[in-house]
Amino acid sequence: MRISELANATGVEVETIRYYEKQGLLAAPARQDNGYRSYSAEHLERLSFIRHCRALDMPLAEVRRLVDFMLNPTPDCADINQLVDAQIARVRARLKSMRALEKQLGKLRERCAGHHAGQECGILHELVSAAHGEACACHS
Amino acid sequence: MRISELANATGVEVETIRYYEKQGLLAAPARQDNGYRSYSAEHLERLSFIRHCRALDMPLAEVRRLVDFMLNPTPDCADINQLVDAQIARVRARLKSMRALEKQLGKLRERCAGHHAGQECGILHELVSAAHGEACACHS
DNA sequence: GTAGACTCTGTAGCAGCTACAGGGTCAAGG
DNA sequence: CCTTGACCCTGTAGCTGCTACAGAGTCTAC
Repeated sequence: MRISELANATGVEVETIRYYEKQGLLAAPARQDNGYRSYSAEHLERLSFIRHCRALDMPLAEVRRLVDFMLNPTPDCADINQLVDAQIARVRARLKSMRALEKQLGKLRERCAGHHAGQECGILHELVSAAHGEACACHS
Repeated sequence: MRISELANATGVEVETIRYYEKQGLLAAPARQDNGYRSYSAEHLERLSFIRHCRALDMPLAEVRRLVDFMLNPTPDCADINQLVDAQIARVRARLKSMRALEKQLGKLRERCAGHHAGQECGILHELVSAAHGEACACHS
């Protein structure tokens, strides 16, 4: 299997595959006589695994830990749980701040719903007074 | 006002302030005889404004547009509205994918709630079978 | 024989900082 | 007067997770 075939099979770009190899996530494949990379079914599987983890927004460092664990499993998988828990915590924290953000932006947008009076733009005024630390639709 | 004073007043790191100057977001301040930057109240205001926009997760390029608009306002502020709307749309899209992510991770975590059986780790199994494209708690 | 599609390596770019290295400046204490 | 420590300067490299080249080689089809 050549790199473009692997790319097609997984939906991962060729450059990204080479990047994963360089980062030690995907084992370096055998080479053909001409130097082209030659991938096996195991590579396909590993790459799919990596992409699934990435779809869960795990950092590459954690994906690497999972891959290492798979290659060399310890009798206890508490680490894995911890890793997934940490990921959940990260996502929840981001979710929380994103929700607050959405609310703030909504309020900001209301400020300029009706009138478009140039220098009197409500949004800009809002941002400026927020910068002044005054009462602010965003932080109220 | 020296750079560290401005940093303290705004909660922005010294390096970040210099970075904003280099990026054309914050006007280059006057210099003292010794070459130290000397900031005015306007700089403080502008920096607070920038930080507020950043707290709303606007990209620096858009913050720059807002700053430019403030310095040189056109009679119409439709651009500002559009900019905020785009920001809202971005945040909503991210929110949506984050929510899906949280759900997926929650399901994944359930797989290894009870037993910690090393190679039998439910989470790892889940991720592997997901990689195989089999039925998967994440994608179901 | 040559055009076009593929492959290789290595490096630079993106955002938005952050962290140095290697220097200069200044105020207080001994 | 000297030193110590805190600050300041510039410039560059690093972080994440790719992406996009440049410049070269290779293979297949017409």
